[in-house]
Order: sequence, then structure tokens, then C-alpha cells
Amino acid sequence: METEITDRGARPVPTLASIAERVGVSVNTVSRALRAPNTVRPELRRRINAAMEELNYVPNRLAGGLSGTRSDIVGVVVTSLYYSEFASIIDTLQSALLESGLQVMLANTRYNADQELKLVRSILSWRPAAIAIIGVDHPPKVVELLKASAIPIIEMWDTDGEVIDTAVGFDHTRVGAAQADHLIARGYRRIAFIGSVRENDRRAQKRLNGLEAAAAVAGLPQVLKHTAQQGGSPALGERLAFELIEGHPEIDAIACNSDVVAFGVLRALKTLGKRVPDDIGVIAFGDNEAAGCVTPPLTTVRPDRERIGKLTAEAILARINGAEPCTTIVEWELVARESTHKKNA
Amino acid sequence: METEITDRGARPVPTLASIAERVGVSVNTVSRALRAPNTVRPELRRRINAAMEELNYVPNRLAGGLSGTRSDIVGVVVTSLYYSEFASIIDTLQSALLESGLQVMLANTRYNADQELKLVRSILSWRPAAIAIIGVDHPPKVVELLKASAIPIIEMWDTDGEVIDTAVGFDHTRVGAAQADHLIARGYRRIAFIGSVRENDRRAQKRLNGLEAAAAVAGLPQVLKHTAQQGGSPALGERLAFELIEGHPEIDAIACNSDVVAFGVLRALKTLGKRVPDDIGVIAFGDNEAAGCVTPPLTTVRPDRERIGKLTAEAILARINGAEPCTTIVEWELVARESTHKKNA
DNA sequence: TGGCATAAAGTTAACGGTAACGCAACGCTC
DNA sequence: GAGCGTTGCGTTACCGTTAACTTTATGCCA
Repeated sequence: METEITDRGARPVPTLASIAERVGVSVNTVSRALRAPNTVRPELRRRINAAMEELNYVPNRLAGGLSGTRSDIVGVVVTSLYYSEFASIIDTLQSALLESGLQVMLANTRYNADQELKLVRSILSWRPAAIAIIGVDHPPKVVELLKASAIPIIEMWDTDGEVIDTAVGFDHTRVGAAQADHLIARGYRRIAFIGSVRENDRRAQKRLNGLEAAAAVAGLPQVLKHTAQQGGSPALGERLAFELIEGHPEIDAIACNSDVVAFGVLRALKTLGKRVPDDIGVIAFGDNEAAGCVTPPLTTVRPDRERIGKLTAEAILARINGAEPCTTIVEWELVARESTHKKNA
Repeated sequence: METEITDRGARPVPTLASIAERVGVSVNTVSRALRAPNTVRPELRRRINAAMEELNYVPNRLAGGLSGTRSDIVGVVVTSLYYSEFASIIDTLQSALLESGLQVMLANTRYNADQELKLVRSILSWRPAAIAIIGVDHPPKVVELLKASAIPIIEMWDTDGEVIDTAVGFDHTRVGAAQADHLIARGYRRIAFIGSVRENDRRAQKRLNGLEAAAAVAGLPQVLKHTAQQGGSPALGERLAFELIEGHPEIDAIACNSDVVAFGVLRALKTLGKRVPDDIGVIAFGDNEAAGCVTPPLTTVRPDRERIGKLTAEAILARINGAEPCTTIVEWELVARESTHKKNA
């Protein structure tokens, strides 16, 4: 029998060599037709492109990255993917990078420091062109690795602290202060703080610090804190609000770590018969898409995520092209809605 | 002068060869100490590990992928990153894959077919171990590329159509039918559909089809459709609802393509003085985190995103290890809340 | 003690590209 | 028409790792 078990449709993937052979040129010429088309005769270029099209050639970027100087990968390390917290940053960042041929490699630490080290190591093993990472507070070992990697590191979202290289974000302490100032201006006096404040969520802690400090400066009684380690959700907000009001019925304003938590707080207050904003004011942080659609519409702080994503992409490209590191503060906005609009103030 | 411009801190990144030289063994032995530790003498292994620790060695997976058979990359192609639509699928998927040492490479098509082709090509150029992609309806060229790649392809979210390899999701037509059935059971008769239905969002179209078909079967008047091509948002829902009610005040139920759109619809109806659920019932799809927190709480369909993410990860691993392709239907749930709870029915 | 399986390490050759260099062929100038 | 720069392509040498062999040391049994 002559018939053998031949290629069962699993043809070997075409390489530059396949193309070269078919066209009758050297491998390097094919490579050049891709990287620097105008160094190849138009007619030859056409034939090469036709062959690529025909064989469905897809370049092997692992090989390209190993051989060349760049790897075209940008590592993106976030602390959470739930709820729109960072999704639109990633969205904008990804789209902007794509235009420059950079691919996003994603990692999610879930606010876990050990995980963060593991993930950063893992991402570094792909020899990325740059890394974008949430926050400026990282375990020492992570900082050491990132610094030693000698690639551009863009820290996003938070700018308050020791920046490794370049940062794009804002000062969360000021956000907390602004929340307090707003509540005070609206006539609230007994402020409480509710939310998920995980050990590694330094941003949440900073906002809380800012809130407390501003309240203290204004001579208000100490801010009551009722927090949990688990992730934020309406259910969490609801539970924490019930517990808080039961123990401290004198509270007249609640600042929430996130809109999602505030949604649950609003529901709890409604159940308890507390009127918002007249009995209790509620302010939050994040500008979730539903913030203006709950009852009453939620006063919150809107960080400009898309701008952060876009500026991060620009910073990455700039740094790759040799620009100096720098820190960019991105504006945020306190969106005053009905949940803090006390009528009898 | 003897001093030259020496390495200014930019030490070359350590390679297996650096470690090998320092320990005094061959490169391959170091490689083995990593990949198959028990083929190396414990004492030697210890010295190798120590050297790696000391030099802060990070393996080069580009080289590993090029040389070896696997590349440890899983391409994940989604159609959107905004609002929690797919975020928690990615979250779960990423975490599950990480445990097996697989890294997620992310791409977002933004419901653009040209973009989808470009992105799939781009991802394939990293020679991924598998690809997970949203939907079963792709441009022919994309299907051709994916099939030719001979790697496991997991299509997520939708299962209704021609599956390339393996799918994990549900039938969106049935979701639409269930929405109609629910409205009918609750006593609504004149149903309208509102939402963002982009040309490439076949899932939205399927849900709409299911809704229309079920309404027709029940002998209801034809479903009024008022849609837009732009992305869904509360603002869009609000505008569409205003326009719809103005032209068709007889409408007594609105099915929305997504919760986010429904939030805007609820706001518009409130402005118009229409009572929900008594004058008009509202049902949506997605189970956004705020769905239970708006007024009235929104009846919606809750797909089990985390389960889809988890099952997708499992399917990827199974397929990599040689299991047969298969399609898994993931249950969803119609969460009946107040927005469709007509009192006088 | 010789023979032979086994364990532990070394040797060599890819993997698929890129970059530096080399070398013809061509057109231009004087 | 000799000299010279330019254009267009081929040669060669890696990039860092893995995989398939080969070699050497070790133990075991007859």
C-alpha cells in the first residue's frame, strides 16, 4: 500500500520561508516586504503579498519579539474587573494601543498582593514593551521587579505616592476631602463612611483619610466607619447601612466607597423609612452608569476613565519613543445630584 | 582615561545562560530544573534556584513559546468592555486560566466586523494555545482563519448557530421568547422593543426575534421596534422612550435590550408621568448590578456570566488536553421584580 | 567482575523571525 | 568611461529556550 497517513488537514502553518520559497526570493526579502515595503520592488512586493494572502500567512510574533527589539505587548495589571470600575479604562487603552500595533496582555490581581507579584512576574516573562498598572502602592518586590525591568511603567488611577516611572491619575485624598466639603456645604454634620475597604485598596483608604481630615478641619464629630473586607456590592451596602443606622440613628450623611455600595445603601434607607436627602444625605464615588438612574439620583464623584485610558496609551507610546517620565493629573468632577440636596438646609 | 561608558544600571536581563554560567552547569540543566525539577539532583536544584533568585531571573516566554510546543497564551476576543456586560466573564476566565499558567491576551472588537478580523489575525500571530471569542456569528474570513489555526476555539455567550469548535453559552432567541411570555403572563398586550441593536450584535437581534415570534404566537399586535445603532446607555434609553411614547401612547410594555438602556427608560417614563408597572411594564436583559436598586426594581434576565467564564476555562483546558469539542448550554434566569408586576392584572 | 539498566548531566539542532553586512546592478556626474 | 552613491536583494549570525540525542556516572544483579 502506498497510502500513508498524510496531513489530515493539519497543514503546517506557513512561515516566512514558505512564502520565500513559493515566490522564489530569500526569507529576508519577504520579511522586508512586511516591515519596510518601500525597500522592495513594487512588482515583487505584490507577488509576495499575493503569496501571503494565498497561504493565509500570519506572522509569528513570538519569533519577531525574540529576534527584534520590541515585543509589541503591553501588560495591563488591574485590581478588579467587576462592575465598570476599570473596564472603560481598559477599553480606551486597548483601542488606542491597537492603532500602534500594541497588544494588551491582561492580568487581574483581585486586590491580592501575592497575586500581584505573581502576575507581574508572569507578564514580565513576555518581555512587554511597557506595563500599565493600577495604583502607586505596590509590594516592595513588585517595585523592584518593575524597576529592574527597565521598561516604561505607567501607574494609573492614583498619583499620590512614590511613582516608579510615569503616572496618570489623580489624588484620592482630595476626592475624600471634596466629598466631605460637599456634605458640609449641604448642611450635613454627622458623617459616616460605608464601603468595602480591602487591605490592598489603598485608594479607598486615601479617600477615607481625606474625608476624615476634612471633617475634622470643619470641626465635625468623628466620622463613623463601617467597612468590610469583601468586594463592594449593593448587598454589602444594604447590610452595612442597616447595621450602621441601627447602632447610630443620629447619622445624617453617608459617604460610600463606591456607587455600587451606595445603591444598596439607598435601598436600605428606603426600607428603614429614612428619606434621602432630607433625613440622610448619600454621596459616593465612581459614577457608575446607573448613578443618575436610581432614586434619588446619586451624588457621586466622576473620574474621567476614558481620559486616563487615552493618556496612559499616549504616555506608553511617548515613553517607548524616549520621552521623559512624567506624572499627569486627570481631572475628576463631583456630580451633585439629588441624594445630597437637603431641602431644609 | 580608562573609564568608559559602562552599563548605567541597565544591566542585560539575565538568561538561562547567565544562571548556567554562575552555577557552572549547562543551559539545559537549568532549563530542566525549571520544567522537570525531579530530573535534577536536589542539591544542584537548590543552587540553581538560589542563583535565579539572586539574579532576579524572569524566564523569556517568547523564546519558550517559539521553541516549545505551547505558547501559554489564550486569546480572548470580546465585543465590548463597557458596563459589566462581559467584564465578569473575563474576570472569572482569567483567574481560572491563571491557575494553569495560561495568560490572557485581550482584544475588543467594539462590535466592528473589520476590527474583528484584524484582531483575530493579531491574536493568532501570538500563536495562542486557544482562543475564546464572544458569539457564534463571525465574518467568513474570521471563521476560515480560526478553523485553519487548528487550535481550540471556544465561542462564548451564544450557542445558537454554526459552532466552529466548542461553545459555552445559551440561546438568545429563547431569552426573547421568555421575555414576551413573562410580559403576556403579567397581563401586558402592546409590547415595544427599545435598545441599541448594532449591525454586528447578532445576539440582540436574536433576542428581538424571539420576542417578536412569541408575541405573534400569542396573537398580540406586532411588536413596535425603536432601536439605534449606537452603544446602549441610560441616555439612549431615555431618548428612545420619549420618542416611542410620543408616537405610540398605547404601548403598555417595553422590552429593553439591556438593563442600562432600561435605566434610562424608567427615568423617561417617570418624567412622562407614566407609572411602572401599572401603566407600562418594563423588562430588560443583563442583570446589571443596579437592576435591583432602581425604582421600581427592574425585571430582567440574568445570564450566569461567572459560570460561562469558568466553563470556558475548563473547556479550553479540556480541549488542549485532547478532549472532544462540545457545546454547553448555561442556564439563565428571568428575575421577576416589580417593574413588571402589574397590580390590576 | 562484567554487563546492563538507570539516572543525571552535556551537546546539538531547531523554532521563525530580525538586523547587520555584503554585493551585484544601475544611473549619475564629470 | 572611470568613479561613486543608491537601490534591491541575499548571507550570515544571532535572540533565549526547548527537545531529541549522546555521554558519563551510578547502582544492581548475576
